[in-house]
Amino acid sequence: MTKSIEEIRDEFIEKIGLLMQSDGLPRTAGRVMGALVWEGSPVAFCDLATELQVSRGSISTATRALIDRRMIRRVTKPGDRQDYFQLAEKSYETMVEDLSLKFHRRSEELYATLDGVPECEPEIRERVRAYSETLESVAKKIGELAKEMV
Amino acid sequence: MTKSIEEIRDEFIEKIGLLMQSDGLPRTAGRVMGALVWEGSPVAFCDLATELQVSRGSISTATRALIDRRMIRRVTKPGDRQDYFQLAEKSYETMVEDLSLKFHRRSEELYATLDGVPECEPEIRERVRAYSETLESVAKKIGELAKEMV
DNA sequence: TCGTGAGTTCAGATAGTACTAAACGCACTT
DNA sequence: AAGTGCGTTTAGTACTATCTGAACTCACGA
Repeated sequence: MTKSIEEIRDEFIEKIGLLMQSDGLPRTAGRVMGALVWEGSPVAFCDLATELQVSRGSISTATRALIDRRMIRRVTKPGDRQDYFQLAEKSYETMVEDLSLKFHRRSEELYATLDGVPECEPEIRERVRAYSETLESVAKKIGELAKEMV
Repeated sequence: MTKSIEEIRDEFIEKIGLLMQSDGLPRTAGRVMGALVWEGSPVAFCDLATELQVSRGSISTATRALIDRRMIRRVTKPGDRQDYFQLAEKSYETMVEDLSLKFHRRSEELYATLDGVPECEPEIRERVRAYSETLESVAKKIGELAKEMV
């Protein structure tokens, strides 16, 4: 017995859910993302709730989080009062850009610590600096990739 | 009133704690890491507990997690029954390598989904493939960095 | 061989996050 | 205006992961 297409889809959705959860988003947001990657075309708000078996409130929260991150778009259809959602164009590029930015911000945050470390502690300064620099290098590398993807 | 060196240190430790927490480690593990980056030299097990104000059980769990990730090392001193911990050599390189591996594994996991998606759904296949490929590209870029750091 | 001091383990307490369901506000139709 | 159908907000709940503290194991020295 091979798996049905629905089973494959659900597994995929769960995988994306877990993947994005480990990136700090609510799992439901990840599952919404998964569903939209799978479908490709716009999916209605209420269909998301029924298919993913979560409340409308959760869908509202999840879609807002994904829109904030520019991963998905809200679209409307003339004569239809429902909201629809679909993958944003360039959503993968956005994902990579955001990742780069995340490391950049972490680097900056640590770098700021250096201001408070006195000159007479050069070894501490060096270790903090190296940490910050490692993060910045990661940010730069991922940033390169983002540019290549355009 | 400028901040004392202890205040700066504690802020740094908290920052690393939050940073590593967002990478999926317990916050205490991150704080231990922060303390060891700051100190540089080996720090005694019990000193970690008192300085970070957490139980010995937490220190035990946190240090094990960090040792598993090759971020720190356990060291001993002759005639001293306590365990000491210090930053692993190449801990930053290890951090970058692990990051690369993390994306690689995610990519593989998604790629495996493709086996179940029938040929008659080329658009779904393409979207899933593109997602997996994006993750693999990130893994490769970070992997490059890891090699450059050696 | 018993006592001490070290780290580990585990059961229970705690905190933080995300979910549900219901109330709500808004826009469109009648 | 009133009714309907939509998404949003929020109060309460449930879950999960981490922390604590006590019991435990082990190695060493008296």
